[in-house]
Amino acid sequence: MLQRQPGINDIPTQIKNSELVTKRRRQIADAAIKLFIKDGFHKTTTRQIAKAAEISIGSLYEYIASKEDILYLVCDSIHSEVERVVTNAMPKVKHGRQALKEVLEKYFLVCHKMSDFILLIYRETKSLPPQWQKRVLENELRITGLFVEILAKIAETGELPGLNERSIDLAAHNITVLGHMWTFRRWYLGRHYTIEKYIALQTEFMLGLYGQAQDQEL
Amino acid sequence: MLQRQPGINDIPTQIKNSELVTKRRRQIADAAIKLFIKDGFHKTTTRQIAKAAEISIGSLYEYIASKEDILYLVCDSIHSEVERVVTNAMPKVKHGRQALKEVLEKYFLVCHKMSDFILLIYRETKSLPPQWQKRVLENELRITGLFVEILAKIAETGELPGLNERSIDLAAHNITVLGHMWTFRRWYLGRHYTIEKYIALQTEFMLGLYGQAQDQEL
DNA sequence: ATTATCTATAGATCTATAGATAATGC
DNA sequence: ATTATCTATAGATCTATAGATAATGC
Repeated sequence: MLQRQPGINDIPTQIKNSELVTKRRRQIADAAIKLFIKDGFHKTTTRQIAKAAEISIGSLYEYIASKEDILYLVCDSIHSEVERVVTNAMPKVKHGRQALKEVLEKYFLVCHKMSDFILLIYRETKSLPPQWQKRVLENELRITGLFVEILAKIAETGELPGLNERSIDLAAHNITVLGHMWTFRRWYLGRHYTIEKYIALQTEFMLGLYGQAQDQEL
Repeated sequence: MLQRQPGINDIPTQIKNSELVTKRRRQIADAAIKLFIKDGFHKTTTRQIAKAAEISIGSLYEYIASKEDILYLVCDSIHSEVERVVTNAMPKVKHGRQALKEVLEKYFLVCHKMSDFILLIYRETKSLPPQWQKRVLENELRITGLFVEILAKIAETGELPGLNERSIDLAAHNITVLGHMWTFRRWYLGRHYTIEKYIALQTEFMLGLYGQAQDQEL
């Protein structure tokens, strides 16, 4: 499995006190994230960010070297949060179909809660410098990797015999993206389904229940 | 079904000759689309667009009122193209599972060919003025609507008994988005699957073939 | 003395338009 | 005369930094 690289310390700074660097960068990222969600990366100015972070524009540039660095701080912060929440949501012991149902529910609820953040990543990744784009994609892959692990365990039990190595990988991507779908089609889906109903229906699809007796709680 | 509004004539202009307006706007959109794909909307300047469209910056502003108008021309042009291709790809007479397989194949191939355009819509829709964002979403919905129609026909034959009105709608969204997934995860999927293999596996998932005898051509 | 922070602004854009010029049609 | 096109630039940004000031620690 891919190792997570802590991104917050990749950016050079003149400031000696490293705790202060971490603290200020968090301030900056927290301020920027709200502004980027509202107005997008390019329409947000560094001055707005400095103001929202309650530091001067001069200080801001002691902690980052360019505006793009701020976007990287933001993307990294979002991924840490998503990964933390998804990892915590993973079922500990259960196996088989029931485990998959549980994972889907938890993950989709995470997507539901973090809609704005996920959308931001989709919109603004391309604005990052190439080497950091790559980092963002690695983060995406690591989250999908969590689903690969779970599906592999389920495959062991033989409850979903259609799953082989190739299809597990793709199924994991499908899960990831169908979670994201709730965020970027929410303007429509949110008017027609509750998140609970959405989860129920997508679980049905993922388990391939067409034409079979449906679980009573669906 | 939603009616398509031809967007190219929504933007006011001082130019009297309407054929010329159509022609120049196509020039502008064609030039802008390449630049937006490469550098994004905000990093592309109106001067670059004018130059690539082979008109002066002054003339450019005779055909549009703001830079955002250009983005709308671009989004509208992309949607027209996607819809044209998808509509043409719809199977004419076939019913049942075979029809679904065919639709999926054709649609996914369209996504494959139009990757860059689809990605651009995802990235830049938010940069449009609100009333045009709405238009873009309507266009998205109309494409999904094509799948709803086809799934409804298949449901009539009773070959996929799990499909009721609610799940047809969501299944159509899933198809749409799993096509898009090929475009925005291509950096990974493209290294592990051919588009043909991707289509085969996704078709398997959509038809809920897990654990059933698999079609020989898959 | 050293480190962190601030103000003020250089320098480099970029959009949009005014006003001049060229092309077209009667 | 009318319509389309062009050049030149006003006006409004915005990022990033230089150099001054304040805070901290010995």
